[in-house]
Amino acid sequence: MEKTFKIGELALQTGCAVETIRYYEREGLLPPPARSSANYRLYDEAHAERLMFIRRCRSLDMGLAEIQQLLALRATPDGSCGGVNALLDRHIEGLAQRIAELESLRRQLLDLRSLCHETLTAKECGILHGITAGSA
Amino acid sequence: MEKTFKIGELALQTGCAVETIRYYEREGLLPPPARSSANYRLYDEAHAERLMFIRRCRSLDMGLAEIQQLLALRATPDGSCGGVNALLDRHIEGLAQRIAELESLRRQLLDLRSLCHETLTAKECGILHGITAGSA
DNA sequence: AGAAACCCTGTAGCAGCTACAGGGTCAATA
DNA sequence: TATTGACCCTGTAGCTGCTACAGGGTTTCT
Repeated sequence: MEKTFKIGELALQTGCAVETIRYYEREGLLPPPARSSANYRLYDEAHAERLMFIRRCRSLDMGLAEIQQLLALRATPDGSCGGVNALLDRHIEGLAQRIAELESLRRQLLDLRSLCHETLTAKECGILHGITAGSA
Repeated sequence: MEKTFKIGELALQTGCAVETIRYYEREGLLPPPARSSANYRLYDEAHAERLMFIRRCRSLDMGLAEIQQLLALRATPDGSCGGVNALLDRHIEGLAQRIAELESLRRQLLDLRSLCHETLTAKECGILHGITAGSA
């Protein structure tokens, strides 16, 4: 006999909100669990493990679609893991791009900020003029 | 006589999609323009300038609420520009935090990636195991 | 028995758009 | 003149990844 537990307990175990678990089920990331006679969801260890996997992927900023792919790859243990490697590479590349973008933004904002050090009136403020002129 | 133009022309001038312009109006970032007899929106130069300001702020990744504040500050040209400076400082700080987060993620992903260099079967893949074990 | 704590479904909200559907208007061409 | 095509209008739904209800049923504790 496997031990089963209700959604609140699964939420505690995994640090995932109850409503998020139901959301993952709706989105097809978690398979629909068994139901009790009162229609309560009954989970087992396999669900808990799968949910932890999902949460770790999310903490690595992967999207739900990417996670779906990883779960699918994981579900065929004798298949090649080339897809896993490729997915991670793409994800890392995406992150690097986003970081570069944000850094460029930060530099632009620092430049803009340097246009007004004192507190003047708005009409004299170098920042407002800088945005309006727009070297960005 | 001021020259006026329709929404499509404003979109071309500013590089902003027509539906985005209507969206900004709904959100109160752009004042409702005059209308032609056929109920078409009629814009003038002031609208175009304001929209360019908004677009430049967006390109600096500011949120619409932040932009609202800047527009309000700009609208009182004799008021102090201290609020502008503070807003920019907050925004720059937020960016710096987000960059740090993403860089930490990237390092974690690179670590994970290093667990599988060859193409193995999924069940042997160090990455899948790494996610499951979860040092993140 | 009654109240608190849990569970259910379904829907709406967040940001900042984008993409329709289903209509009206206008200019130019055949 | 009729019709095509390009434009405009409103209103609504979709995207991502949840979160927060409302309005009910169930279980558990006292």
